[in-house]
Amino acid sequence: MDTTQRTDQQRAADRRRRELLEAADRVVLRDGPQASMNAIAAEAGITKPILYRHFGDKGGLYAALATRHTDALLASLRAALDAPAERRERVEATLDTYLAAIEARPQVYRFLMHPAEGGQAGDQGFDVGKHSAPLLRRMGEELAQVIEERVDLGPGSQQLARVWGHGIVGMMHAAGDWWLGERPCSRAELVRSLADLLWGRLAAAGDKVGGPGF
Amino acid sequence: MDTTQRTDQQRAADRRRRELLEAADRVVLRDGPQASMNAIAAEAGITKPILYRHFGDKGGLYAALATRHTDALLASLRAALDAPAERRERVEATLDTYLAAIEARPQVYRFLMHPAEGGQAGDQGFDVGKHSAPLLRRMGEELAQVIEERVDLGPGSQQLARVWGHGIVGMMHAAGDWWLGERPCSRAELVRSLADLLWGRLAAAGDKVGGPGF
DNA sequence: ACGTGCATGTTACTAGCGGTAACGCGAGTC
DNA sequence: GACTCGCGTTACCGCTAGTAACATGCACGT
Repeated sequence: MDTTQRTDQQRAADRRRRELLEAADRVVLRDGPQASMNAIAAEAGITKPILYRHFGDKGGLYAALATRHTDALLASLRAALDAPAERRERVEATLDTYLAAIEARPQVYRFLMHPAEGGQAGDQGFDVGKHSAPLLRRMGEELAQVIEERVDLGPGSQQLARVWGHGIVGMMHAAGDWWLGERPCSRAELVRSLADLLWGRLAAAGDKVGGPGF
Repeated sequence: MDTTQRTDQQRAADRRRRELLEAADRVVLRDGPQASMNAIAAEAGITKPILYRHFGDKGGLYAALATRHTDALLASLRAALDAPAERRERVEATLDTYLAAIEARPQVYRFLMHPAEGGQAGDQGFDVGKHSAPLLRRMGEELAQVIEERVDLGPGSQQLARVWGHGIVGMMHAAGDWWLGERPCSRAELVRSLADLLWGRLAAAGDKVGGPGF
């Protein structure tokens, strides 16, 4: 077993892995995150143990699957965030990019946000805080980094940036989730409303007549 | 079967139902949301079919369980939201109430936010948008209502209030989730940072030297 | 006193899941 | 030819949600 052959084998394995991931992708897109390992194996034209040899367990497969989509989405978000424009324009572009992505492929979105379903074995450790979708955490951290790098927040800026990063991402996520379910307005309107919120319109607005105001 | 007896039976059934819910509560608090129906039945000192007679299926039991906690949390949030104080103080009080609740009982929190785990049968309908925790939706709607009632937002205020309601709740949720996992700062600091974000400090901050700024 | 409902409870089962052990098989190596 | 080794299979385990069928006790009408 010289080096070239080992490389060949590894390449073949990698290609196989990619094929399996694509098959899993199709099934997850069709059946949702509850897609069974049997179904995925059948779609790939093989049987379960092969999946387990490649990915360890269901979590491993789903993690590999999620990493793909997460990377792709994060890349486009970074692009929107780094575009040469004013701050507000960038915020709106980033919001719109995210919302367009979840609008275009809601099944992928649902999978990314709730990948940890099923699983009746183990999980007894059950650390609070680890259950949230990794995508949200990654987006929050990335946004925090961008804020910390570019916005002058004075002392304690790093911590503030992280709070804001996760907070803004959560705002975007929750509003997007709600919007996707009810479609109460156009995407552009949603983007504007959220940007207005971030721009302090809540603080600037006056009380309504008759009460002390929220 | 006259009316009084029917009432008696119903009362007995209701008491039983409450007992079962309390047993389920104990198990969920101990084992997390993956608690099996068998475990819950054992904790209640009975067997599975009784649970199914009372709650239909696992989702029914979990919904009943969630409604209890959700109602309790919503009540305290409403109290904070309706306190006689300035708007910013109220926002901070509400944020703090929520964060204190999830800090005090993280298991309950985790259950409320991710009640839809397990479950390998059915669920094929799989409507996007319904998967989010009902608690988040309810909080979003309630907050939207309060905003719409009390803040003067001009035309289109209803829609704007709903977007903001869900957005702010999502911000609070995501930041809280992250904070609970990493504990990077005190609760009071987190509350202040989030309130600052809502008060437009992002828009007001200047760019950092050397770049166009986020 | 005697059946008749009815609610409550049980045991025993199905179907499907994630995951694994044990084996078959073909290709390259000595 | 024997030997290893990676790919693939069948057949299984233990678990789950959910259900059918049977047993029991209590209040009723006659």
